[in-house]
Amino acid sequence: MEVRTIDTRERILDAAERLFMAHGYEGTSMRQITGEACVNLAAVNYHFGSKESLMQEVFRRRLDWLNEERMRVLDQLEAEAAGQPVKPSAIVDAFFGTLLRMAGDEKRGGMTFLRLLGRTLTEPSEFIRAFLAHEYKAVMDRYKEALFLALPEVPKAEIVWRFHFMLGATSYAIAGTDALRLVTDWQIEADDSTDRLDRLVPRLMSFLLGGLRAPLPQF
Amino acid sequence: MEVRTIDTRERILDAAERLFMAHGYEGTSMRQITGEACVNLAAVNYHFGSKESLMQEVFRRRLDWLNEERMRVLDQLEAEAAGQPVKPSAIVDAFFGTLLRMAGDEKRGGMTFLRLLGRTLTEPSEFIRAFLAHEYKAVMDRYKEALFLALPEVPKAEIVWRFHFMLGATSYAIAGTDALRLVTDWQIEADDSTDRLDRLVPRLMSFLLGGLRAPLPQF
DNA sequence: TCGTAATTCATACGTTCGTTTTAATCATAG
DNA sequence: CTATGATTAAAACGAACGTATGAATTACGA
Repeated sequence: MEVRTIDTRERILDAAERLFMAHGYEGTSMRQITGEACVNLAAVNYHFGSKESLMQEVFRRRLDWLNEERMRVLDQLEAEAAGQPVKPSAIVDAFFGTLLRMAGDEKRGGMTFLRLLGRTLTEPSEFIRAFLAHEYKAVMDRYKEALFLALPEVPKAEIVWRFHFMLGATSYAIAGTDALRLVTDWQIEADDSTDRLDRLVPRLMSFLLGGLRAPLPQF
Repeated sequence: MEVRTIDTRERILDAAERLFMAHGYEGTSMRQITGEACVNLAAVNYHFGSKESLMQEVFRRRLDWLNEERMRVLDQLEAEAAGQPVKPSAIVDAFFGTLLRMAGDEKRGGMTFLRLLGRTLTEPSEFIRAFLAHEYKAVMDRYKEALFLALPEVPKAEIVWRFHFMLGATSYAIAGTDALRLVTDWQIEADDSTDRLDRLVPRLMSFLLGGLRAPLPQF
């Protein structure tokens, strides 16, 4: 007489991922999570130790793959370039394209995780920012270095800023169909999120590359 | 024997603004706010009615001016153009430049409010998003319309998306010196935030315009 | 100076939070 | 089947939350 088919741990992670995405870390209670996952309240602390550890596990489950994939793609690009600098557009696609295409992969978290990630980069909680910064550091350094080589005539500080701007644009793009309601009233496209995603990727890529290659500001 | 020099209401609003910026809405308690403001716990409910109303007042105090200023600048641009469409770069500067220059104006909230605003656009709390959407609607519609006229050859849906991307990039740019630590380790510039802001504005403007005018994606 | 309204104060209320505890139930190797 | 370790269950913990209350204090026009 058990409804449980998949593992308790996994059900908790799925529920937490969805709820953190919808209501934020502080806005989601353990009782909501365990309620949605149809597990006992104590199960979270049994399996993960604490709410903070649960949050970290929610991210690690997805970020491990993303980080490896980003490294792998950049490795391949640099191998193909054979000593030549990699094209900026290829680097941008390797970083942001890989992220966006993750949204189409349901078993890697799909849109839900992507929106959670987008939201979390501006999350107020200190421990979350610290955790993400640590989790991301190696990949960030690799991509920064690649962009420095790809754009030797652009000052490094400028590249870092523009990388930051690109992160912000991307974060917004994925974080919010809701946030988009600030800008528009009409339903932008079909409701099917896969279709929306297919058109978002080239749109965002055009924008990011336009920004990255914009004329340098004169101070 | 009173230390109080400025109004209680104002002190509460200042403390709330700073704390909401630093820890988010849900991460900030009434006791933190009244503690930092050196007022009694009950003062918030006496003067504002509730925590939600306080949050709204924190925003209204700043947004009223920002909205009017944005309208005023666009009015002036359109008057000067005398029937001709306004240049996209002028529209972008009127919208985002006005916002960024607000950060240099300490009596309008300065950097603190700007960072709060940047964070809040991705805030999970439903009532905050709803409130901001309502507060912003009229201005957003005006600027969207202006961009449609300024870029007649670009599909409207594309403009809306790019407006959204620009919002994201700007939000990040102002929300986080902290978030920037994801991208870089070195102190970017001088610590003086006014100086940092002076160089941020042209940098961000270049990026935004580069993105806005990027070649259209082909589907 | 007095009286009234506005404000500040200390305190407490009822909830909800994350976590802990102890017992019951399950799976499974010997 | 039984013993043992892993998991789930029900209940309660103390702490912190937003809010409400009623008395004390302040401000200030009459």
